[in-house]
Amino acid sequence: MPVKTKVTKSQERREQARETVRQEILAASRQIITEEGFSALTMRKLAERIGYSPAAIYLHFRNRDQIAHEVSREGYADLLAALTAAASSNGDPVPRFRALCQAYVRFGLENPQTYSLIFMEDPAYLAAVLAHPAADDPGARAYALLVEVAGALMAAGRRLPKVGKPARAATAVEFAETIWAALHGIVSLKLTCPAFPTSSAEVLTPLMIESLFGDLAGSSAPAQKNGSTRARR
Amino acid sequence: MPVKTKVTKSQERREQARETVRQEILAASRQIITEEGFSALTMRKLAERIGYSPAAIYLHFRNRDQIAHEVSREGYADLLAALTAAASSNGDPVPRFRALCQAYVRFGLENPQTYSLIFMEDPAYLAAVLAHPAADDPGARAYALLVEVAGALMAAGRRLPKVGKPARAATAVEFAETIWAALHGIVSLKLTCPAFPTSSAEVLTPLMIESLFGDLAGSSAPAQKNGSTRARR
DNA sequence: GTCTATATGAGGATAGAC
DNA sequence: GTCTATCCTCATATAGAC
Repeated sequence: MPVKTKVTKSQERREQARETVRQEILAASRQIITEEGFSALTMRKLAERIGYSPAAIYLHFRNRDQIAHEVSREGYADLLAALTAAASSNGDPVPRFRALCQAYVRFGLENPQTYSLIFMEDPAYLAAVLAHPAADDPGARAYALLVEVAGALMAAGRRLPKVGKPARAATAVEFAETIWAALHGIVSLKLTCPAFPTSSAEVLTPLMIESLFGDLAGSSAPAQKNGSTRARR
Repeated sequence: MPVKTKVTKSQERREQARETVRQEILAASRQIITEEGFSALTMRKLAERIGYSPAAIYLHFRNRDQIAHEVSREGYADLLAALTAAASSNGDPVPRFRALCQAYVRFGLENPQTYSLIFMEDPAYLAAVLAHPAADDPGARAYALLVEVAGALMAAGRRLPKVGKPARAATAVEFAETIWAALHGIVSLKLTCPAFPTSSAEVLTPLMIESLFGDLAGSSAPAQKNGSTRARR
């Protein structure tokens, strides 16, 4: 069946070409977003950047949101890489936890447009990525990493305040989400209004980490980065 | 000079009418924003709501941003009222501090569009309000209240981790900004993606408060709301 | 002086020509 | 598969009616 073979080969070629264009679009989108932010990602600008007409983009993506969604996924992958590098650097849970927190804040401040896109723009990205936790999804994996490190810290004997109406011990997930919210607060405030929290992130972050889990240093690790010694009792 | 008197009176009338229209515009804007969010505030919709043409609005406000700015100011005033009510309810710094934190989170969750406008949209609002701290500005006063309560807590003997390269004690401002960032993290995550932090704000908030200042309950106050007793050491 | 009507130019998205 | 032409909505500006 020579005809069929021929058709298949041409289909392959076409598929490859399609994929190339798709990647071009995504690369240009990522560039625009990191340079000028999500709001600067317009179909016209994107089209001009890749040398096509605006309408051509719709042959590869349903709409602007779908592009943003795919770029978000790459953003989560970058975040995961940064967190993984930090969290795997040490076996002891306390410095590992500190490093993870520092890495999170650093990532947000060094990649403001990416961070903003994945955590501060459309809720849909965050929801879609984390609602159905696919094992290979970078967002889900980053979240799992945070919970894992929190769990390790608890397993190493850290205590948390009890929560709930009938008081009960906080879970690793609650622990992880609390610290996540705290770090997100620092990053998002700084990104939204660099001038305002008058204290720098370099001060706020260690203060937040050490305050949140006040007896971290009380057991094993010495003061790590900026010589923050525990002053509590 | 009867003519002059006449002119002055008519000017007064005009001024009054102008102010009325201005207030109508602001009221409609606030309504649109609280109902549908800041992005839904378009000049066309606003004009239709108040029964004027879009262009008429520009006779009263420079642009859309100026309207948002004024609505923001009212939002800060509402926040200040909520915080003041909570913070003045008790003399003891610990429950006063807890009440302030709870009130902050509650305000954010109950007024999502307002909170989003004043803290998550254009940095300009936050910056303008807090950069030149005018004594009568509601935003500046809310911030001052937070710092004051934090200071009262410290004065009552609370200790914080030391910060900085040469370790030094954290200031009341740093204390206040840390807790602010933490609370903002909870609220902004919940508002951006209600589904995601799987733990409810009712769990995260007390957990955050008690974790951040772990020896709060260790001195004076008994477990206040949800019976959260200190489990630390 | 105050408003309406209209223009400009940005944006997302689509239909139909080639 | 790509482009041109087009539609809709938006903020904002101006011209001129009243």
